[in-house]
Amino acid sequence: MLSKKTQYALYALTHLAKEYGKGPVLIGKIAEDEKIPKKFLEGILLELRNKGIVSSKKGKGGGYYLLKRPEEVTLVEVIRGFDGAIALLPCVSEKYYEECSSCKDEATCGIKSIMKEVRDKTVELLSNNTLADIILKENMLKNI
Amino acid sequence: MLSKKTQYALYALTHLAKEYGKGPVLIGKIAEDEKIPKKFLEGILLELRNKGIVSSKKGKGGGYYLLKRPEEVTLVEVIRGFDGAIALLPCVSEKYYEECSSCKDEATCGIKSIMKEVRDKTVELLSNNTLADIILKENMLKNI
DNA sequence: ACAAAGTCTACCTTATAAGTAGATTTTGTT
DNA sequence: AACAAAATCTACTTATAAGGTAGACTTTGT
Repeated sequence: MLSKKTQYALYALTHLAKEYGKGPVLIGKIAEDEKIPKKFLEGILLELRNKGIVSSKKGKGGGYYLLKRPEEVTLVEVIRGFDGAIALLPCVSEKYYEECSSCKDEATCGIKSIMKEVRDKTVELLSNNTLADIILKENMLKNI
Repeated sequence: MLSKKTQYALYALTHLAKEYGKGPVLIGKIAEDEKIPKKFLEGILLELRNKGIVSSKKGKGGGYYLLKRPEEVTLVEVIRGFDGAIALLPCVSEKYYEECSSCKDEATCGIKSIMKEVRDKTVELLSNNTLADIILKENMLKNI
């Protein structure tokens, strides 16, 4: 399971993607619409800002806005940024690899080989989908 | 990521699968071979016993052994039994479904539709693989 | 000057992961 | 019957992270 933080980040980013190019959106507006605790969301947006995905404007008329284009933000980067590895086992992770503590030979480990298939498929799906795809799917589902 | 508990459970079960039909295996033997803290493993094996996957024999000559056949134990049931849901979001889980707290309409939620693809693929892979498959893959990888 | 925004620092509470210690019960062997 | 080898049970411990809150501070448009 993704942490609440990651889930909220995905909903907040989708919200901002829908308002892309329309100027800053208030934290309070996002929090209310997406039902995210406001103070918690503040911290999440700050993290997204540090990662260079969103930017903000202070003072009256301020708020948050997407810095990258919606087509450029993949789900995998958001999830990795908050929760870390996608893989189910450390010995199978691309970005957070750790040597297997239990098995004698990673090259012939059967568990590893299955978990690697799972990771590859998951990464594939999460890399091929961006914020733009989320909106696209939403529109497709609505118009039919 | 799977919890250590689940990881250890998978390694312990694979060990027992390799000894299937050869009588009880000592906790200490499994712990040593698979590098699992013995006391921790005790608790894991007890849980696996409550789930009806393994059984045990007390006293001299005792130990643990697989109750089901290796072909009957899927990875998905082990993982679900210890860590719970496979899905990345509660609203996409088969066995641990929870209504989405944020989205207005789950039927048209774009995030949900992508996460459902991920879950379906993961469940497919983890259901189609059993302890017997782990051993099979291991042998394949070794013999070539 | 003022109010509306985001920003920063510092908390809090609860649950879970991961592991340990030691007494108890069962059972095969002598 | 005695003994020792096993699993079993109860009860801790310790550390970390999740999830969230409070309030003072800074920036900026009007």
